[in-house]
Amino acid sequence: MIKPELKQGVMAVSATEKPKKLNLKTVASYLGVSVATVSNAYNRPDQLSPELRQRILLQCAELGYDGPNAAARSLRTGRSGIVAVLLSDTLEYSVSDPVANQFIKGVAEVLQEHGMDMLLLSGRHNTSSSSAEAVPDAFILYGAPSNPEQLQRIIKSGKPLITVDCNLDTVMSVNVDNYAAAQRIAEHAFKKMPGKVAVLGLRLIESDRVCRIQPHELYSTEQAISRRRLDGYLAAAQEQGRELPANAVWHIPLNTHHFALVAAREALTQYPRPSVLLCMSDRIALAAMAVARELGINIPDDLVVVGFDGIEEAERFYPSLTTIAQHSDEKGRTAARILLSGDLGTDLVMPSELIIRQSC
DNA sequence: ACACCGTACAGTACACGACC
DNA sequence: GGTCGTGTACTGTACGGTGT
Repeated sequence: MIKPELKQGVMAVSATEKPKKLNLKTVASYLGVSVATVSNAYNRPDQLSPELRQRILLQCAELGYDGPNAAARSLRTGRSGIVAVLLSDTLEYSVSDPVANQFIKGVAEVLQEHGMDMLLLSGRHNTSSSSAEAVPDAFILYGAPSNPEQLQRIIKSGKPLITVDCNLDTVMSVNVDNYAAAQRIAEHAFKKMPGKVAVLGLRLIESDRVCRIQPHELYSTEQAISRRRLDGYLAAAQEQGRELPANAVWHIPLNTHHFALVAAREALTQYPRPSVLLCMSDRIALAAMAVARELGINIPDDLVVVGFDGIEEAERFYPSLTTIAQHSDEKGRTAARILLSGDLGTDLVMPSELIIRQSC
């Protein structure tokens, strides 16, 4: 048999004949064995003799064949080795958010241990369906679903799904107790400082601009984590006999420095000025402390500030931030482990920790 | 023009046959 | 009877052929 000329993964059998694409079938035909034998040589070495396997692998390498095609394999097996993290925000926002970042890192660690890959999907697409949804073997929904149709399609697909920082009736969730944690840090702040209270809240209402919430929006049955944090603040205020009216609660649409600055400037230029600032994220709290510095407000003598999340920057900032550490990386690891184990049972509440530093 | 059907695609999994 | 290797059903989608 005359060896065909090899050119970048194709076999040119003769000058006039169309080059054959290198795949399992053409390689098997060239080597004089069946497609199954070549497949077995790569994937099930116990199914053939070591001598034959070695010969096949050697000749495949000479031909420039790198082994079975991944797309075809996933077509046949119905598995891709990919877990998707479905983000409630845009990809750009999520990869720049330190909390989401920590969470993704935690998920990635576990997937790597299992030889799996991760796909980041944004729930902010308005497409009716996405081919990317068909690829993953399992899904982690991170945050409140922003595209209910997409979520329904995923649930309907029957693939394993777990939610984090979000509760759905029929899907297992991994959360921290946002209500208790918020109540605890608010109690701590109230004990440290008397006077007026303000809340810099995150995504409390459906609005894409910074604003204060209306009195009728103060109490809600909504299950979003920000609402539970607000409920925790309100419970602490009631317990400690502190006033927390709707006009002292700011809504910030996105957890960015820019939006937080706008809200913090509004809150800290009120008269009378608040002396307790409860922030629903560390990023918001850090922006608020920067505004306080601009305005010559001393922390913690004139104003106490608390955050939520426990990002690294909160520790490095001066004054360092009192916050709730919710260990997002561990949350990511836990969610990924549960998902891969297939043991999707009852909701899991993970511990959070009050970290007292200089700001309160 | 449209609907419908059959086949090819690439690889896996399993049942089964050949051979020592 | 055990080992080794083969034949074939199967997967979802695209595409070509056929019939209406």
